[in-house]
Amino acid sequence: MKNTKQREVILGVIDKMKREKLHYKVEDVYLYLKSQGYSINLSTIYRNFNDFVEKGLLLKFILSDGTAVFDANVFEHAHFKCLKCGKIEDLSFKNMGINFKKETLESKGYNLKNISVLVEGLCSDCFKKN
Amino acid sequence: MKNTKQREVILGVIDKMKREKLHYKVEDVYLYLKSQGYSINLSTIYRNFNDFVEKGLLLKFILSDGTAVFDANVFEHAHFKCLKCGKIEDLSFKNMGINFKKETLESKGYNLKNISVLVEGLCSDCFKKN
DNA sequence: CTACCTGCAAAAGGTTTGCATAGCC
DNA sequence: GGCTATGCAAACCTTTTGCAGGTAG
Repeated sequence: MKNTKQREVILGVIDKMKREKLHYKVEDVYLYLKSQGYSINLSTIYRNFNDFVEKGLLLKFILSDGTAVFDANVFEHAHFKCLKCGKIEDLSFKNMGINFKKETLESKGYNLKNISVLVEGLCSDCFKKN
Repeated sequence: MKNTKQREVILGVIDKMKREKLHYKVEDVYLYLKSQGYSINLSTIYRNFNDFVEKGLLLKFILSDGTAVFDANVFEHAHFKCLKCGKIEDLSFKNMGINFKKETLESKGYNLKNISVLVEGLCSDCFKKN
C-alpha cells in the first residue's frame, strides 16, 4: 500500500471519526473533505474505505435503506439510527442485553464472520417533538 | 385494497413462505412465480411486498450487500446468512443469547421501531467444504 | 522502471416512480 | 364511474469497474 496524498487525507478522516465517534457514509466523507478544501473522487473513497474495512481498521454496516455506513469503532457493538433526524449512535452489546452465544452456532459447525445489530426508531429529541 | 389476481397469487407465495420458512428477495419471488406460469411485473411485487411489510404481514431486512429480503415469520428473531451458498436461516433471540433490554433506551425517551440482527459466515456444509 | 493509485465516465444492480391502461367494487 | 392496481419504461441511487494517465518507491 502506497502513501498517496488521498490516502493520507482519508486516514485523517478515519482518525477524526474515531476521536469524535462519527458514523460516515461515503457521501458524508466526500462532502466533509470538500468542505475542507479537498477534492477526492468518490471512487477513491469507496476503494480506500473498503480496503480499510478488509484490513480491520473500519467497520461497515448497512442501514435499512440499503446504504453503507462506516464506523472507526471496530469493537463489537450495535447501532441505533434515528429514523427522523438520521443520527446514528453506538450501543454496547452489554447494555442492550446482548450476550452472543457464538458457540450455539459454532458447535454446529458454523463459521461466523460478522454480526450486525441495528436498532431503529426515534431518538428522544425527535420523539419529544412528535 | 382490492382483490386482484396478482395480489391473490402473491398472497399464495407469502403463505408458502410462511409454511416452508422461506426467505425471498423480490427476484426470488419473481422467478418462483414465473416457474409456476405466472408473469407478474417486478414493480407489482415490490409494491405489494412493501405494502404487506407496512401492514405487518411481512418482515423485511437488508443483507450486507444491500439487497432486501422478505420473511413471513414476523415474530422477533435474528437471521443467519451463509456467505457462500447464500442460504438464510432464522435464529431465535433466545438461542443466540439476545435478551433485548428495550427499557434501556425507552427509559431515555427513545421510541423503538425495529431491531435487525444479522449474523453472517459459513454454514456447516460450506465450512466443511473449505 | 514498474506496480500501484487515482480520476473519470460508464456500467451495474436493486428499487422506485410517472403515466397510461385495465379492472375491482 | 371512480378509484385503485398493474405493466412498462425510465429514472434513481449507491456502488463497482475498465481504462488511461499519474505517482510513489
